[in-house]
Amino acid sequence: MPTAKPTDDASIDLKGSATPARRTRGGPKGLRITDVAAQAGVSPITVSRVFNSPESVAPETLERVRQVVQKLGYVPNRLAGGLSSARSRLIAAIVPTIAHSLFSETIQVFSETMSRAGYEVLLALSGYSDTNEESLLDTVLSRRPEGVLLTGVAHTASLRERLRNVGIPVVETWDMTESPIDMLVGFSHYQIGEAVAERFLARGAKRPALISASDVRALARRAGFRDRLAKAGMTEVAELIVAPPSSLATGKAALPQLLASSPDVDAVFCGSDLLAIGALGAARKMGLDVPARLAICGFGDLDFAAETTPQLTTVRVDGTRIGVSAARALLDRLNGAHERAFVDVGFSMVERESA
Amino acid sequence: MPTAKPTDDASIDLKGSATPARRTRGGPKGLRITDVAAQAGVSPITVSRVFNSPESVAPETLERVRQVVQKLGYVPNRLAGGLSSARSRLIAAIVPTIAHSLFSETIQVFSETMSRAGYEVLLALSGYSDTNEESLLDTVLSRRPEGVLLTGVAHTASLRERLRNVGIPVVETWDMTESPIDMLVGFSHYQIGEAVAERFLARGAKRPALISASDVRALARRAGFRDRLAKAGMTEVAELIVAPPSSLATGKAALPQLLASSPDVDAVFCGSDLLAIGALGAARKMGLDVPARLAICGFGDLDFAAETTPQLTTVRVDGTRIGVSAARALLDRLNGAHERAFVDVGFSMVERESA
DNA sequence: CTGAAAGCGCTTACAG
DNA sequence: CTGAAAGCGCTTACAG
Repeated sequence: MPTAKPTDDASIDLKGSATPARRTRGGPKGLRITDVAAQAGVSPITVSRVFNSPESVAPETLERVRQVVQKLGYVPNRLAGGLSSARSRLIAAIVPTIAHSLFSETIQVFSETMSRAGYEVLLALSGYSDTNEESLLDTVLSRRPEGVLLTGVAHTASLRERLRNVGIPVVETWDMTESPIDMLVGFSHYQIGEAVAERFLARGAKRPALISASDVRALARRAGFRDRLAKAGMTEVAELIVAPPSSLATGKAALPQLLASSPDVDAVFCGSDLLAIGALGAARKMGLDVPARLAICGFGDLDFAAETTPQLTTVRVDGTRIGVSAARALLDRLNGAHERAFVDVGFSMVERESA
Repeated sequence: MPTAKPTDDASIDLKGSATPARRTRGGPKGLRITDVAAQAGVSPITVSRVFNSPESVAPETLERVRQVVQKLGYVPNRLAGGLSSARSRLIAAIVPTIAHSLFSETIQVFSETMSRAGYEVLLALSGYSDTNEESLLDTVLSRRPEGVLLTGVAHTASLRERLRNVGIPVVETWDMTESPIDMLVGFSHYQIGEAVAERFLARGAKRPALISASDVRALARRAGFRDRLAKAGMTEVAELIVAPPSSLATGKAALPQLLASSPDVDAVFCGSDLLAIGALGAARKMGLDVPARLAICGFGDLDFAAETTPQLTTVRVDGTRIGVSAARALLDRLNGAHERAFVDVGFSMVERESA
């Protein structure tokens, strides 16, 4: 609980501001470009140029203005700059969650890349609901971002249309579709489901099953998984669908439940590595040999999994590459390119068991 | 690699904008508050009130304006609103990294809490360098955030001073100090180091050692660890300092190296769970019984660790609580409270071995 | 290489 | 409950 702490509350603010603040509202807060201009003996326009196109300013002027900026500690107001120039230098990233998630890698490198290019990232967490995403969009658009990163390709028609009308570059990520809103950097969850089913079949699994979260992308993996199994004549696939976000505990609870109703299951595709690790823990407790008696496949290839749970098979996707490619795609367009990136980063199966 | 994709590039933008756009620059982009006002037959001020103080607008007027807003798809421009009101509704969060990191939890809940209160989070990733953090501050302050979340308490004097002068609430997190810039929600890394040392001593360790990243907070844990051991007469503590961010691979490589020069080490305090898990993997390969022959203690209590590596001891810190408390502290102040939160969320040792 | 004027799209007091 | 006027702090063409 917060504890009161006595400290002086005075905040000095415009040491050096010669011109008296004569605004009707707000206190004497912050330096303005005119303060710098006055001190440096130039016009505000020149100060603006020092920040936005230094190459167009005479070296001595540049130096002099910079000195003043430094001395005064002036930081330009980008709310004003953005309004005036119609360039916010802001990129919005809408992601379900960054906690315990592969998305955090994507956002990390996306943000790094963007910031190197002079943009900042407004982070918007949508959770796993569509409606939430759409109301978030308003909030986000109110900042007039110059580009938007979206997670997934399942968006309401209205969101898609509005985003198109705004006319800024958009990248959808972490999924695949033939008709993206604008650009896309992702991979096919359906194909992953198929690949896992195939692997299970190749191992001779007789009763493959599924434990999955109910989010759109997990359900796409499920569809691929089931369709591929159906092709092999397995139309009845035991499954347990859990609410996102998936966790260790969920996986741990799910496996016994699944096996209770379908005792002969010999391979389980888990919607995420966390679910898979949870399931593995449960399997151990039940004395089931993994993968001999029960094969378990995860999704995500969390980096610790290789070290700690070599019994698991998993699907690796490159969240880092998605972040970098998405950033590049956006930046290219912001720099005037006309191509629309459409990138399938693919995936790979990671099998560590020597069994 | 991006692939060109043909799509029509036309972006319709102001369906419904009756007034002709007569600005000197920029295209006919976006709806303005005046467009809504005109359609609704009210003044722009009233439209503004519909968004910012709906309770002060007559119910019928409110309804009518909202209809128009809905119909036109109007989204207020917060760059303009922020400039005019001097309220950006933006909170900056400066964090070293969100990938593979406990900070991602903190940011997740921080962002959720803030957004529920009507604020958005500008994410700034500083990496692990001080200079970087200071130049980031300029970038961040240029957006005129109403509050700032900082990671750690080790900031340059100039950053501290500037932040104080800005006069907005600041929370430092994930560390402890007697003299925060403003508010603080964290815990003592030094105390954690002491606690781990104590645990090792209680277990009868004769040769405790350390594998740690070289970031400030890890070094504080190291100091506590060494000081406590020194009190027990152990002044020579084998250690290996690695560059952040720490990873599994680093831990895996570090342990053999440490043992090569100090073969009789029987307990290792690793700077993070990832390092610890890496070290555990190496120990297994070397045929060392953990924890009987070699105790390993991590830091962070990554949620999967309990399941996958019960041999490890670790220190649990509550990143979620930090995020929530930091958000509350900021919000309280933004709502006019005068107290400055000073919260020690503490930590706990998690020992799973039954040995 | 530098500047005066106008404007970006809102909101703030102040009236009524 | 509603509005006319002024201003927030920048940048954009346009000149020179």
